[in-house]
Amino acid sequence: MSTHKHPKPTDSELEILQILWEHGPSPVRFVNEQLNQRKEASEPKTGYTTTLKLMQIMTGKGLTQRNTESRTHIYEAIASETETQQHLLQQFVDATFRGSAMKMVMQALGNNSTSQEELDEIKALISKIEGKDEA
Amino acid sequence: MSTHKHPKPTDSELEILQILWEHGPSPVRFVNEQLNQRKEASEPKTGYTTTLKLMQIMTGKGLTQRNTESRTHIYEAIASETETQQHLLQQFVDATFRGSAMKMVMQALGNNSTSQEELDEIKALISKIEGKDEA
DNA sequence: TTGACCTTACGAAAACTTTCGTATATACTT
DNA sequence: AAGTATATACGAAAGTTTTCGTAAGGTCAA
Repeated sequence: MSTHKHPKPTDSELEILQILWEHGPSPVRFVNEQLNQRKEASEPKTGYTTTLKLMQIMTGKGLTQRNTESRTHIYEAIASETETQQHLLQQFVDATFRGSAMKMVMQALGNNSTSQEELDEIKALISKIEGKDEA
Repeated sequence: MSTHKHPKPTDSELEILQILWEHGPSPVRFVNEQLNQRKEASEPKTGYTTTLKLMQIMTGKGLTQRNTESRTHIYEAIASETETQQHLLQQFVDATFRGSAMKMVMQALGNNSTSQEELDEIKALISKIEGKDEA
């Protein structure tokens, strides 16, 4: 048993976490339905017990916790979405952009179509950051 | 043989690609040394044949190609670093930020300490993007 | 009560990734 | 020529993740 504070979720685990973050504490059945709903018609559906097993494993790892009072267990994510994003972002930047968050941001902005509203948002954020040091 | 245009590299494969991108076409021995060099003293070194095997697999997947003219094969990445980053970034944003590159950028900027120079760079890039539509 | 339908638990197969031992061959040195 | 060092190839063990079959039991309605 590892005492890692931030066990890195696998891809499948992350998919489940997304659903828990979006919909709040949920039973296995619901998560499984959501999971299959977002799949292409071509790809195979995930079996119910597969999802169940995964969520049990996640609870063992400390990624989720569950309320077992009623027969139908209710699962919820332990770490917040933002917290987890922060952590995964760090790892991703290290692995893919050799640690340069800037390079990543530049690529994200430069490449795809970012709307004017979004650019304004970023400008506002930058102003806020720049303002911090002053006064 | 799959005909995937963008086979997603595994974590280990990505480490090897980093080295190939940074140093250009290289033999296995060199890649293996670089790999071990960037490890903590505590973690175990990767054996030579392990790296060799990995690079052979990568060639099979279409991630690398090799020149076998001399006895010592020279490997190189097929996709460029930028191209691969673009692709992985897309997948990462989908998996971790539910597709919102904006949310990711905001977190990357808002959280860690971004220097004034970097902020200036971003501002310049935004201006450039905004300028595109105008006359 | 019986049967249909649901739940969790869990072992283990299947699939994928990483590691390494060993065979075989080529080159270099003395 | 013989011995040492280094190369590729490759099977298979070891490790991890994902999938599912099946067992065991609870709930509910007719």
